[in-house]
Amino acid sequence: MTTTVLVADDQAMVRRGFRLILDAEPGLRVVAEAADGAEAVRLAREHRPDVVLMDIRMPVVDGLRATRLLAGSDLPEPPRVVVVTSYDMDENVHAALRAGACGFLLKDAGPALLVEAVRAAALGDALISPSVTTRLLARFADRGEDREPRPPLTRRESEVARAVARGRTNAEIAGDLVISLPTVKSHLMAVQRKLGVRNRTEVAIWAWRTGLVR
Amino acid sequence: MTTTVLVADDQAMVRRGFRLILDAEPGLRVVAEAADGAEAVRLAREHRPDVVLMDIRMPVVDGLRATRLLAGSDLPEPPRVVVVTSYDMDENVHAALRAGACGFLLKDAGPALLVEAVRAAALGDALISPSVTTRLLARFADRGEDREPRPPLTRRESEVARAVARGRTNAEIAGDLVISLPTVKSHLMAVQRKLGVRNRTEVAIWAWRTGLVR
DNA sequence: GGCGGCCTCATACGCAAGTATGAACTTTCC
DNA sequence: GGAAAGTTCATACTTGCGTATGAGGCCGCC
Repeated sequence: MTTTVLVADDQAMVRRGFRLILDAEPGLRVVAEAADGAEAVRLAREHRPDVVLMDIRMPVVDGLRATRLLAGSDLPEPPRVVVVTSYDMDENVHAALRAGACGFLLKDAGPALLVEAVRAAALGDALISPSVTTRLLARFADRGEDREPRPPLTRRESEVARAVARGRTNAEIAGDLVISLPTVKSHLMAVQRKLGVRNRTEVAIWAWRTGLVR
Repeated sequence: MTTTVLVADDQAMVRRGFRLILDAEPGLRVVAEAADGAEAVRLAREHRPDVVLMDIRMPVVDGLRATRLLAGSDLPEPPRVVVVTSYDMDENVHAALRAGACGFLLKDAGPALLVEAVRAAALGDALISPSVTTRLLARFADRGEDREPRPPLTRRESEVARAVARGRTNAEIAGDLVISLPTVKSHLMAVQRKLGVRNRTEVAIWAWRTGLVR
């Protein structure tokens, strides 16, 4: 079964290049080309491609908005959008992924990656340009890196801490856990002592930072 | 200039396969093979490869620990590690990236991706298996998705909210911003009203979720 | 110029939260 | 079987927080 592709880019030469690369690949076929975002959306409705290669910089309607339109459309099977661009500015990456793209490629990526990105998209997976991934990972490391070892909270203490981090009051927590108010305070005091913090708000912050809740 | 590669996998057949694929590629050369993590670290010190293909499941020292050892080693130019595994369990991905890997590949990825991953790693970039990327993006969307439009807080209100989200008490905030305690309360009340929350802890939670602070 | 929004402050009340101390019961483990 | 740790609760006091109301000054905009 062949995967159908729509190429959206305002430069004819780029479209031509993509078509040559993809059509030479067994199982892939370019079924349409669009020169701007509006045309891309229209042709996508008409041809129902499996994958759309979408440039960001395009006249009339830019690629990001077109991506949002496709992702939020009423089509039974909206096409998978792989965003392609010359510039790897961070805002672009985030905007593209939030717009619903399942792939982000730089134009200097090379034919092999282009093909892989399309194949991945067709399967519902996502491929991101390696140079972009590096920075994505940097952000990820912020949240995931060798997390400060959580002081050993007991089961009950953790439950109380989690509840605090969800914004519950002591009285509500008592109700939730079916224990008395003084008991909640007792546990909370233990938590604060172990964490070295002074109030419930700091407990909540700590819980979010360390991933106790999300 | 050719990129040198060390292949670390406990299965000889896998090593053989990788070697065949990579050596067939111009500019890539496999310079050593290791059957466990300890050997991988030792051979990496000896051969100074540009890239290490590291399996996770290995005897003696597993791939994740070996990756940590290489990333944290005293080598002038530590090799780039691409983690390769048959299982894409989430913990593996996170652990690998935190261990310092600059790449994560599933063994079913296909030769083209393997080659691309090695080339990317040699350049300091990172390539992640598309099927894994999908889930990484899901997490990312948690933080980045069409962010609930922040109610328009005024400058002062934002400052107070930020301070609250850093765990400061009202009195401390008054000191920080050089205003009186009642003024702090006044601003905080406005914030709570605009956000529709009931206490400072919920303000802090909101601030963290929306990225007002990090 | 006057209207509205923002920043500032005061006073004051009720209640939640923080802190301290003590104590009984259960489970776990040596 | 006894020590240690965890869970539960009570009492009581202090502090900070949440809430209300009112009010004066500053700035931008119609």
